[in-house]
Amino acid sequence: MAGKEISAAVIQRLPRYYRYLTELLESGVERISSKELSERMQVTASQIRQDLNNFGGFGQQGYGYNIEFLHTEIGKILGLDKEYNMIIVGGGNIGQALAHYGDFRNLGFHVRAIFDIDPELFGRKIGEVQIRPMGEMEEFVKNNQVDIGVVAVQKGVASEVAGQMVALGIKALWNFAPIDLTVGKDVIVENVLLSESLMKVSYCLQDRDE
Amino acid sequence: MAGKEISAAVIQRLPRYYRYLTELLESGVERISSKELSERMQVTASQIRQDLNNFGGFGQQGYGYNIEFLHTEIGKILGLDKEYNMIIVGGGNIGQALAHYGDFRNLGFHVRAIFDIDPELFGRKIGEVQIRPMGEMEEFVKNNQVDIGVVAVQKGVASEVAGQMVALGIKALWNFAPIDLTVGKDVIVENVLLSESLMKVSYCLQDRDE
DNA sequence: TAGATTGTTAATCGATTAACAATC
DNA sequence: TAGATTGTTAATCGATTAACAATC
Repeated sequence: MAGKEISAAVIQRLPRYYRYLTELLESGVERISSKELSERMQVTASQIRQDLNNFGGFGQQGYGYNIEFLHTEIGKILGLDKEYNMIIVGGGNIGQALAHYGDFRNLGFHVRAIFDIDPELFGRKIGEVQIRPMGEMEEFVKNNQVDIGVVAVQKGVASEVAGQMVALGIKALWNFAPIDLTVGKDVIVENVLLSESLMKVSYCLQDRDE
Repeated sequence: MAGKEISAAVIQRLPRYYRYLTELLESGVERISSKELSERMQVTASQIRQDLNNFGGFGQQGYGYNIEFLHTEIGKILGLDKEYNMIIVGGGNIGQALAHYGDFRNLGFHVRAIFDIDPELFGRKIGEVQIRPMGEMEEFVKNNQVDIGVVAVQKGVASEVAGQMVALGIKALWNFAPIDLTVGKDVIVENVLLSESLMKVSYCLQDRDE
């Protein structure tokens, strides 16, 4: 928050750069020019250079960008050099799927607990963690550093759950409920709106027919 | 595709309007002005009017917008007046979670089958549908109208699966693998990039500390 | 050095916001 | 009618692209 504000559009693109760089790194390529990367990613070379220069000069004239270095730097910018502890509220389909999902772990995001109100689910093990009674959340959050709270409950209780997590000091929410959570502006809310994503598909499908 | 192209930014916002209108409708409100809606949604009234007027004049001077009418019209624009059949490839965590998930059904999106290569999963019932052997996909798609193919397999096989679905004539893919699928430009690809969503959270979390 | 390619400034393009005449 | 609020045009703002001097 020191200098000029980075636009949301730029931040949105960073993970994609990171993904491409990870792939290039894995395939053993050493360097890449903005032009070549732009062709692979289907964006303009200008945009890549502009985006990167928001954070510093990572390239070298006449050479391009060192992939390993740039990968590391973008990782740092995204905060992927740190580890994050998450708790999930909601042990239903989505909560369980997220707890199982391995890709996050590799990026440093760890699910430490799942909470639910359904006694049927208590004790059930999802991946490495057990589903616990909702009543234990407070104690858990007080005893553990929790960075991200995942809202994986149904719409009707999402606000309440979000409020509880924020009250316990959790500073970021990853929300899967189709609702705009109202929280203090020091709390980060990232929404995953699956229905809205599908609606974009149906919108586009319709266009074809006309 | 008749007149001027509607920008992606506008389309992106339509589902959110639809969501707010659904809530207003459920709460029994009859009409709303762009000003009042703008306050609820935290956008400008100007933007709402501009967005809507891309598709026609749905309001009335001095009155505002009739909620039931506008809800229906935006629903039509989004193609929600139709029903869509989906198949899921990948009976793992995400595939199962999506098959269970009820919200899509209410919007007209129906999961008709799940395919996987793991014989352990064959026959397992997820919600209303069974997991079937991948080999049966071709026959299924030929015998049933399939509008949307869901890619819920791991990254390594996502391209192959997508290719198979496109080859069978499926015109829209809902992709959960962290990869940019390469398909003909008459095929719609909508990506749900969970890891990238999480990275935005970690980026923002970092900003706080500085 | 000569060629390549960055970092960065300037130009363009598009999207958002403001303003207001039209009109219910 | 008078007041309210749209639809729409014009002004502003920001993001993307182009261009090029700097420099490896």
